[in-house]
Amino acid sequence: MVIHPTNGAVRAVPPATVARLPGYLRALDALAAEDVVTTSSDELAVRAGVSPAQLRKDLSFLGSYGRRGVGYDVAHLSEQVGVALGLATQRRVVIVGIGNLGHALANYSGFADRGFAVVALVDASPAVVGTTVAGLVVEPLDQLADIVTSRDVSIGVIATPAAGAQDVCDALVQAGVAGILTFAPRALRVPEHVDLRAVDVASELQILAFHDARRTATGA
Amino acid sequence: MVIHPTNGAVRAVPPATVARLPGYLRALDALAAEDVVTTSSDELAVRAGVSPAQLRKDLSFLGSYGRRGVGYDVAHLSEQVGVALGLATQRRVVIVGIGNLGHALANYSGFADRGFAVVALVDASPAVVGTTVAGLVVEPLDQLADIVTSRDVSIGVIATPAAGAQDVCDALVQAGVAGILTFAPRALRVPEHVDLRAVDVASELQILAFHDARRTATGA
DNA sequence: TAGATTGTTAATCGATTAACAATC
DNA sequence: TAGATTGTTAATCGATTAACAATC
Repeated sequence: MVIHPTNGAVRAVPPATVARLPGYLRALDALAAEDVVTTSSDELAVRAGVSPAQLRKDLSFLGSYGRRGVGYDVAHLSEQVGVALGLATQRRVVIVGIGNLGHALANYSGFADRGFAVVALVDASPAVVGTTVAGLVVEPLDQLADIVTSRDVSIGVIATPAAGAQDVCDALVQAGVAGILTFAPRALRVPEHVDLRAVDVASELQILAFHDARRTATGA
Repeated sequence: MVIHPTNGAVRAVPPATVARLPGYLRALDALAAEDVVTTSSDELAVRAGVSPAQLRKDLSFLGSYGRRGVGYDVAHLSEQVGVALGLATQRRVVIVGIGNLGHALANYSGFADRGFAVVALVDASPAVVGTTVAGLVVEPLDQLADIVTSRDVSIGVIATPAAGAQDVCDALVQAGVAGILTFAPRALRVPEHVDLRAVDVASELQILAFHDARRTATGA
């Protein structure tokens, strides 16, 4: 049996499992929106696009939230997955780089729905600073440290061109954010205590191209 | 020794390796831009943010493109990785859903630099159809099949809200694309012969939140 | 030759899958 | 009780790491 510390958290959830939890949460919320009260690992797995065995294994790292022979209570499981993901507390986010992508991110309504508040927009260009985007006034880059501290920002999003990304990253780390999500097409360096995730759209397309090349090469 | 089929391709490159190849290509291109002619697995690994052992192991799946005691020729290795990724042929891309994100993607210059041509923009809304974005006139959703066939589109990008995503996905599959990149926050279902990659920005933030929660819970 | 660095092997590690006992 | 479904165990599979022989 797994030992649960008194705060209800469970130790050592594998990274691969953590990466799938948001998908489970989405599927659970979709079920709740359809007024489904109880679900099974089979149903939920189909919705989330994984195997039932993997779903049960993943959930077992969080605790025992199902009932054998019955299934899972949608509302309860959703809450527990949310707790595991640390969504009980709303995280405050700063977006750095208000170009096309930064604009799109600032206007994305999906953040608020899923536990995040964009509390500041920052850009290096004087032409952009002072403009209003998604109800927020864009602030200059040299205010970044102040913003992070005074508004208790824990996550920074980098939507700058590749050239400035590492500097912005360093500034965010210096300012004390816990995690960084970057869209800049460049490998970034962070100290071990800061969590970094990188999304590179062109890289995603290149991975698709690899499989396309396989297909055409083999005549499939 | 690995057997190389006559077309120069190598069989069975592991998925985890494929996913890292674009990063290697980026790092190589950055070196080339700095007029570096020869590199080592140590240098390249640092640039790409992986270990030298992993880099060499990954490259070994593609073939033997280095020289022992010397290192790798930057231009040659870059070319070979590009070939492995199928970038010799330019892929044509259609973007479906021209909201904030679709707009940003349409205007992203990084695609052309990295082997992709956005040849069509499609949207379901009559208010958007007919407008010009990034030099392309937005076309109606019911033209999708025609567009894919007549313009030889092999990759579809879904930037619609979650609600319409599966229908768009089905239409893309029906039209015959080889790969799909989706930004919609919903699990999509594709047949086995179609390659699907999903980017969900809010999920990325939730994964960061998980680690942040660990940190604060343990008082780190 | 001596030094450097690759490509590959073997060992370790982590993730997935399948099967089933526990239990509702 | 009989049927259903979880939570867990054990087996399989794949990915990473470390070490080093090959070789430039």
